[in-house]
Amino acid sequence: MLKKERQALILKEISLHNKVLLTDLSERFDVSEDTVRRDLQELADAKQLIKVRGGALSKSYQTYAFRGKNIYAYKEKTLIAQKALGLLKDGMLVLIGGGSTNVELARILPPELKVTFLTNSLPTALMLSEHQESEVIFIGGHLSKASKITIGGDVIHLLREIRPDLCFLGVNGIDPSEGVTDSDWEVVRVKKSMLKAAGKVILLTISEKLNSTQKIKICDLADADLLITELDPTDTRLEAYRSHINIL
Amino acid sequence: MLKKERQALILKEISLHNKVLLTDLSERFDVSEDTVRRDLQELADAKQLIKVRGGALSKSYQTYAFRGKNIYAYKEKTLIAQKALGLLKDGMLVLIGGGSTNVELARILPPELKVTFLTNSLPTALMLSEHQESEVIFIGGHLSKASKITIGGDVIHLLREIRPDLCFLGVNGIDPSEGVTDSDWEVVRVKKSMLKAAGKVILLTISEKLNSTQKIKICDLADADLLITELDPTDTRLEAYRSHINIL
DNA sequence: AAAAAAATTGCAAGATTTTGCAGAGATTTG
DNA sequence: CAAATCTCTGCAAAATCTTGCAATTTTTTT
Repeated sequence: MLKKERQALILKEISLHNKVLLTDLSERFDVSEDTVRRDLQELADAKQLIKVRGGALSKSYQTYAFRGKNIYAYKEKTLIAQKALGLLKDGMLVLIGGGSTNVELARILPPELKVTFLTNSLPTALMLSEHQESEVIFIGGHLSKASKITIGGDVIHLLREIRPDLCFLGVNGIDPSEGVTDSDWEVVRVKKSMLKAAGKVILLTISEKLNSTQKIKICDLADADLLITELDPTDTRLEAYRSHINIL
Repeated sequence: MLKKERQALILKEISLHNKVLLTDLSERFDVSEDTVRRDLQELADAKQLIKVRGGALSKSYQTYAFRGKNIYAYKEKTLIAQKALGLLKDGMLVLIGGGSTNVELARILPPELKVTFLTNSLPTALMLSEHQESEVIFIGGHLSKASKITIGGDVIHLLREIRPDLCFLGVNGIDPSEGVTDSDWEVVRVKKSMLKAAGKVILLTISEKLNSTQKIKICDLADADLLITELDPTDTRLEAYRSHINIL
């Protein structure tokens, strides 16, 4: 049995059952546990799974195991959310997407703010629902399990019929020349629709994601109106972006 | 069972119920209580939960402390969910509403089940999204902050256009003569529509809610097809219901 | 096609981690 | 305060990991 073949099967097994055991795999492939261990180590190095004692887990477990680190970036996200707050005025219709930064924004909303929010993200909606004064409308559709947002034709169709004042978009990849990018085709389609619908598009991202590129393009920087990071707008890391987009 | 896997599941459980018990976990994972204790200790050291005598609490527990009662009844709800599971078959279109019993049902779904779920409940949808094989469609609309479900014309309109095989409805008040009742006008409207849409309606409730009545009527017992509680179907407390509806 | 280089694999010895258990100690409950 | 429940500690067995190494296979170079 070839190494690549084994590793492909391991990934398949992981995607199916969310976990694999060293002993199982060793027996199944009829190789030593050391070999499997090395396979898992390689896949873990390639960020394809999480290696743990005795086997490996799907990356989907990371959500829970990784919480500690998320709390690390949490300060930055709060800062971003603080800046974004200033753009909100009573009576607005605001489109807000998924991602932890948007959830953070939803969390720190002033309680007396009277805004109508439109969202397709379950976590964002749940957080928004804590705010008495604001109205929340959820955009229904097919649920994407990884990102916890709705996607598909229904979402896009609805987005064609509204004209929100603002759109808060969390970004996954952003680069001065490549623009805003993401890795999932369906998610990109929805984000494009959100962009198109909104009067003003605000990109939210932590500096860690600057100069990173994903597989699929959403838009150029110039297609959005404002970029918010946790950095000071004059920070040198934002230099290359300044000519394409306003920065807060 | 892998250690990390256990710990991830513990965190998941905590995020859902805000609490875990040592004895429960020990039994569920089939490991000694000492092991679970050590797991909880580690997670507590990592600031991921709050260790207390006999178990652990969510870090956000303080804010939700008043929900203690709901959390308490969670064993009964698991039992109900177990019974409901038997009704699900591959390929079905299933309408599932909000409430902690439905969330519990979503949680214990067998991973290989291939069902298309329709829901208007954020917590239910979030839980369903953990299941690889099942498809989830969220019914968009106005978000009711108290119940975390969507309500209003859009929801009702969509419900008119579908014919699900089953509908799982959590109930708030149920009484042999008064039928099924609820306290919120908009929620009642949506539940009525769900009833009307579905081929077969299954009512889920813990026995605590038997013989209680809320302000607004949803339907008579005879309008639903099956009642599931945590009690044995022959229990005397269900006596008065037996002539109106099938009981599981 | 032969030689050299690189990658893969299994093995063994020793280190480390995990786990259940027993007994002593602490806390809660009625 | 006495019983019940939970916690803590140390310990030993089992499982898992690490490292170095040698045998084998595959790939590259000459």
